[in-house]
Amino acid sequence: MHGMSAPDMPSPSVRGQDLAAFARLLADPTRAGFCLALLDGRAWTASELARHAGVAASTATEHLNLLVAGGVLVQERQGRHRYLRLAGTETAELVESLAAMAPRGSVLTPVRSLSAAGRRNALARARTCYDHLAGALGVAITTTMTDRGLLVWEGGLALTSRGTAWLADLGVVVPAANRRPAVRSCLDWTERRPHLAGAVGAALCAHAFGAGWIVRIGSTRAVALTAAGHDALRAHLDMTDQTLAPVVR
Amino acid sequence: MHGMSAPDMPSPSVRGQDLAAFARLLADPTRAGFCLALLDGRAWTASELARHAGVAASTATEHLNLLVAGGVLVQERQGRHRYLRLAGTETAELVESLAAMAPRGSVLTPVRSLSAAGRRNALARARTCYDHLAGALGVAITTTMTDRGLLVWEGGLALTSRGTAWLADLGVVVPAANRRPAVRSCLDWTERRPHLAGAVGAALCAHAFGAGWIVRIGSTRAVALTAAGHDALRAHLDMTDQTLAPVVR
DNA sequence: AGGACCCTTCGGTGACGGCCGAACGGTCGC
DNA sequence: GCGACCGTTCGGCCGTCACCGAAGGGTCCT
Repeated sequence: MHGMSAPDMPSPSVRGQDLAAFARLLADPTRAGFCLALLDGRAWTASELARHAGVAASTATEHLNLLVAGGVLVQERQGRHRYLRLAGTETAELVESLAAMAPRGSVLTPVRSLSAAGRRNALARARTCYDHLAGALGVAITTTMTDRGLLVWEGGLALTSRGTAWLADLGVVVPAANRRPAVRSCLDWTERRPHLAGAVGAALCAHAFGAGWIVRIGSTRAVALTAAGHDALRAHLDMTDQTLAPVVR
Repeated sequence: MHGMSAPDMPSPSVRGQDLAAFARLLADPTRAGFCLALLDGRAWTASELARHAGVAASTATEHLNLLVAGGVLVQERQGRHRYLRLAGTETAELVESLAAMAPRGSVLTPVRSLSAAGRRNALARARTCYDHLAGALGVAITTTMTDRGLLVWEGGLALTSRGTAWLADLGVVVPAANRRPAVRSCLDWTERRPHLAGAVGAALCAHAFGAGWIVRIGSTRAVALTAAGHDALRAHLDMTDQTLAPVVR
């Protein structure tokens, strides 16, 4: 905002400046790439992020300083490493909804290598989205929960009393009473369909890890459904092999 | 992203580009100012927005073209006027949460004139926030509804059955069954406290206008509580003069 | 028809900011 | 302690983009 027309505006809301300053944090491809990578909910080192985005370490440092100063990321220094995480669930959800609203890269991201294709498929099948489950698995669980009457969508997503009982039966503890919505819908970028997020989505995901239903594939966001997980979903959600098909292959 | 390190990245997620491109739309003070102004949910003409932001008409045109092309705004041409609105409630909510997360303009916006001070007070007392009520009035109604057991916050905001009955009793019709959350919490920028948004918040606000409880002050986002509105709030919500105090003065 | 008004197009200007590489201070491991 | 490694600081480069004013097309009112 230079060029300067009026020497000093009466104050047509200094707020516009604030919003713009914050939005600018995500308005750079490199910084945006950092945030998207960090959507997996884990902490990355500065150099990991730099490599991921394809920029020099010095460039990454500058960007990370901005993001931390702006409150988008938080850092933790350990020895010679600088670990970075998204500042919190609110931030993660903001990045998610921003990404969901952004027009999809028209260019249908070309896949250049077999391993990249495999990685992509694994991500499409099942992955974590910050702290809950996404991908075909996340969508399948969500739709099945709806079919079983555990979730309702009319007039906003909500957990039914049967849903509450089902969670209790599983032994899933939902941290209650804070400001975070219990259930929230999160749009899946591969499936283009909503899946379960919010406190319940996070608790369910944590339970799935804890009970060995799913395991991480390497150090990516992708997860694999274990045999135990397969059985558990059939037992507790009465999921058919058919609904699970896109997930197991 | 120039400077070019690798000639052509394997594809470290072209997604970063998309997110950045979208975020850039809000990353300019002028464009951000436009969006904040449009948060009142009404359509503004291009020149109104230009004057509001203190830029030349030609500059405004450029910005508006970008925002429309990016899907943030929608336009409607009428004669020699170009009317602009936010594209939808999703967009409005995104702008809201982005603005809520942006660090407040450290500079405590200096108020230069008496009329500006009056305007500011009017806005702080009661205003529309896209399509629902904000300001002291919005917050007061929300807290009272909570006190009366119409709303609960535990494990995510929700309407109780008493709340549903209360709305029906008022004759408020909540458009159900679409993807929009029935109740949603929206952070107030003056009060720094949450108030009721979502489909119910919008319906309640519409009802308040329709029943003459509130009227717009001039052509701003500010609204005034009428005598009828005052009585209605006491009758239907059992609101005391005390809880209404910050609103009526 | 004429004039006022709303908006758009176009050229030109200047600042901001993202990028790199090289040099440097910490921290770890052998 | 000596190398390997992670991160930071500093200059310098250059593209992008927000801005304006002047000129021009449309639309409405009288």
